[in-house]
Amino acid sequence: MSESDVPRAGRRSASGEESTGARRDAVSPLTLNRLSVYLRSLQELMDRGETSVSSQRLASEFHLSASQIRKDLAQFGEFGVRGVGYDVEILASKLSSLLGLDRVRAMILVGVGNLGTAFARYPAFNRGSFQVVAGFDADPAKRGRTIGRIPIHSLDELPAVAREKKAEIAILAVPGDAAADALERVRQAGITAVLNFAPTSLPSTPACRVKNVDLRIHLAELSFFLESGGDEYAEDQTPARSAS
Amino acid sequence: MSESDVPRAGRRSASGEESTGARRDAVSPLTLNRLSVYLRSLQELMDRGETSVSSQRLASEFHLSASQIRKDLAQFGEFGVRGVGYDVEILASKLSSLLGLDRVRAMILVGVGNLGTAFARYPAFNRGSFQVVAGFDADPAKRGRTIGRIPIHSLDELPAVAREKKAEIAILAVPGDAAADALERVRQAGITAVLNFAPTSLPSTPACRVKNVDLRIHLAELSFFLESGGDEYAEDQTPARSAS
DNA sequence: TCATGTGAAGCAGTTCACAGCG
DNA sequence: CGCTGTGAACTGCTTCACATGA
Repeated sequence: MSESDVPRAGRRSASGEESTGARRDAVSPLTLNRLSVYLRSLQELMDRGETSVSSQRLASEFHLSASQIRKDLAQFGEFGVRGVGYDVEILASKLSSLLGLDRVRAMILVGVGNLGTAFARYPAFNRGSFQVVAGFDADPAKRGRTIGRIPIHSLDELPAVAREKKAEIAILAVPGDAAADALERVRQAGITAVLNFAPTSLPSTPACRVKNVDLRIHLAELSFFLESGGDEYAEDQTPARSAS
Repeated sequence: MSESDVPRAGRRSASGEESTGARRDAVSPLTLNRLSVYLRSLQELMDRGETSVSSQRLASEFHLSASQIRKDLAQFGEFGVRGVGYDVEILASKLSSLLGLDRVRAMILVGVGNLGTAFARYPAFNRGSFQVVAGFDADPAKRGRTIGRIPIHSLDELPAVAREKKAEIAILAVPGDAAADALERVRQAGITAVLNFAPTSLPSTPACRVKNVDLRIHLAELSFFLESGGDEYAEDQTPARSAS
């Protein structure tokens, strides 16, 4: 039977769930990210008072591809008007609801060190659709403090507080060796979406999606670019490595 | 000639440079990111005292694909020994030098707010190959302060300090509306690699590579996952969107 | 024999070119 | 007309399967 490498472990962990977790005609994460970009572009157009836009104009103004915009959007419905283009406001609101950004989601922050504190105060994480509702830290000295309006708790309180505040997302900003434990805790608390900034890749499961964001990878990429003198480096658009 | 959308603007901006910037057989950023992952896995094996490893074992232990590991590595030479595998230490050092991580690079930090301060103290940004050597902020009150050992300067001092400290990389952690100006300043100072954390996508050019890391995109992705109930969401591995 | 390195096959994501509709 | 929506072509990445060489 030659080699065939390895059967590429069809999603491990969680006992015996009957499928892969990705159903139907799954949306590629690349498409998903572009939808975010489109939405932001539309918001800028709205700020400028524009009411209608064609895929062409979106493309040339924001350095995107017109045909790709159309393909991406067509995947979710017919949002445009032939011969005219897209209504900026309508399309923005469609994308918003598609991405689930049309409502507020409560987030908890695990690890309130330098990076965690910065996230707690980071406008993009506390404006619009996302709201950090509580922080947790292993250091008992931090218990009872607040960052802005965000109360800091001990890790033991995580399950109770997370449930009480109906947190849906957890942001992990703990040291690498504490990441696995932190994930286990938030999972126990019923959190199903995790953004992991610890320099340790954590496994994503269908039941608890983990997005690993390793800031070092970006530096390595720039380093390679510098090393190679700018040649032999393909153009951008890159992963922030997530788990299998 | 029907439509053909738009000729996808063959790299605009900078006057008339004669080529794209990516030459020869350019390395895909996806490959590049995986090399980082391999390197980290190898480092873990070294910590454990392992001296040799096969692509199979690397794959199964770190949730990677064996054939892909081989393909990726083969692109840069023959690092393995047939019938045996790879020497952990040798391969790690090859990857290190390939990625340009075998020497220290000086970085400057533009914007010393919450996020900037966190980066200044962030171990991954100040250990090994990368070293923040100075910070800059538009707020004159911050001038003369230090974060750890890192001195904070006013923005005007950027060109002089950056050159004096031989900075190669700039990290932008400024508000969105200050990002374009910040990029212009670091570019003027001769910096050719930029990591942009501002929530504004900046254009990358062959002469000054910009990597945009928009943290909001990751949240939007998780939001979509939550919204869709976990189905119709493909598996991970995703872009942190860079410019065109 | 065992595991690498590699053409060939397969799959995914992007671009093209045009049919269809306002 | 003009611009969307979309099959078809294309490009590039991943996986397979095996020849090669220690």
